Amino acid sequence: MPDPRDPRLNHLIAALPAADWARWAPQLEWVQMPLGQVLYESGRAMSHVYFPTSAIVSLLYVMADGSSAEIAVVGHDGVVGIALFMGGGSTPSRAVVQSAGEGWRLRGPVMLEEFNRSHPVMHLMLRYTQALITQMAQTAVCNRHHLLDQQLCRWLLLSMDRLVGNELVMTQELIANMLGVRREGVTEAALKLQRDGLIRYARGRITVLDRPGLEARTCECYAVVKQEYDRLLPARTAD
Amino acid sequence: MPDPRDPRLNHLIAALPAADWARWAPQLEWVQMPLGQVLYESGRAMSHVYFPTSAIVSLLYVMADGSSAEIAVVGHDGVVGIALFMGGGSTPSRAVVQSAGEGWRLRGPVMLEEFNRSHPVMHLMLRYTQALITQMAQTAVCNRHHLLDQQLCRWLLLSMDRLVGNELVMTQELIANMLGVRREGVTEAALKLQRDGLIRYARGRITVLDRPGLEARTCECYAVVKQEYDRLLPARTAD
DNA sequence: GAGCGTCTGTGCGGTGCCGCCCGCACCGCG
DNA sequence: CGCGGTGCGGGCGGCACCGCACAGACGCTC
Repeated sequence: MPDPRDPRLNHLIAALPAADWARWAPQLEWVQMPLGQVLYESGRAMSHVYFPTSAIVSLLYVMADGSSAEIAVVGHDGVVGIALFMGGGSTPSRAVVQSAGEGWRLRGPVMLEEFNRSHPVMHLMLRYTQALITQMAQTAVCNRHHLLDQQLCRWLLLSMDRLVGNELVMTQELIANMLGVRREGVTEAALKLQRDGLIRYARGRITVLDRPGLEARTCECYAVVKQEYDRLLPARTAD
Repeated sequence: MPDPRDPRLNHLIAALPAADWARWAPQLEWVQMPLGQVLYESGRAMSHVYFPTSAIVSLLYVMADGSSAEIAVVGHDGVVGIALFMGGGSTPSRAVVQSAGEGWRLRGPVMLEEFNRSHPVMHLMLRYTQALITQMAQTAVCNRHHLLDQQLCRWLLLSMDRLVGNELVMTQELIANMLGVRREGVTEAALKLQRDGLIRYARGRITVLDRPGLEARTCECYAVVKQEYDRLLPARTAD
């Protein structure tokens, strides 16, 4: 049985070659990530990069008028804070914990040093960044063309892929903020999914009952993103 | 007066340190980029990276049903084909020449070697990629929240920033494909802008008459992207 | 200068989402 | 046990954009 506090529950950390892992292990700091925690703020320098294990983090853009939209979502598949090694050290978006959990973090300067020191680390981070880019691009496309129903399915699937179990603690209000739509719109879409037996929910707890059903109902965007993640980040290479 | 066939009209090439530039110069191949040319296709391996000088290239996602949406736009400020050095070597999107012009290209393996060989090259490419990420994220947000009028202004401004002069050769039909909307919608939005004296157009030639007016009319997305490009890619460092 | 293809303008019904408001049910708390 | 806060359901008018159809207008070709 896996130790729930093993950093290697994060796929990127798990994919580290032994030599890099040996250097990282003592530097990694375990952190709890409660719902709503802001890991970094728009335009602010990032102090750490975060490797979630059980938490899910949303990259969110908040507009001047307060409305928001999710750019991408990061879980145990990735890392929060790519701007630290890409350059610039900040982004116009914000990183918020969307589903409470745990993770590990590395101080910014350490991450930077590791990135420049080890080619395997660099290439791993860049491949992940490429996958993240695909997710962001597909979000743009999806926002343009697809119905709220389908977008909700996509969002649920992306979230479930980053969780253990089939239950998500999340109110419709929060989902609406992520998708950048009205809360009532989410209510209506969720009702349809519940009526069709795909999900069940009550007071902020959503249970997926029929995953294939969700996949059949969503737009092509989910599959495109999933395929690209699978292609770029194959199953963990380390033991 | 600048030579119109100087590779250094591309900002990234211009920012190369002398040592890197010396290696690149003999490897760069001048190419014309006619309207509609596909530089790379969705999911296909890229043979080259392209550094536009006077051309503009759209990164476009085309859906199963044929409808499309622009992910980002690249001109003399950047490079087309980041997946070559990021990893994977392909993307689910397509790169199409949106405004005819010229540019320079490098064979994929050469780009990869340079990327791994020279830290300045690597960091330059990564900073550009970070800027591109911002543009994509903002596209997603804009698609979600803003009116077509504002999106058209944003699109015009992004294009004008990558052109010399104030004229753009582009039919409303093509703009509609980029924005992922109906042609008639673009007609209506463009009419308003023309009535207000911001632009003038006729049969596929658009002239910007009042740039500050466009900037006042667009959403915050344009400014966010522009600021981030300016921050990450300061004026050319080389002579 | 007749003809045709391309680009732009307009009208019309339909619909997905918006903003707003209210009712209700459930839960925790004093 | 009563009460307020939170999460969900529903209604209503409005509007931006859609799909479709068609007409005028310009410019190129022969």
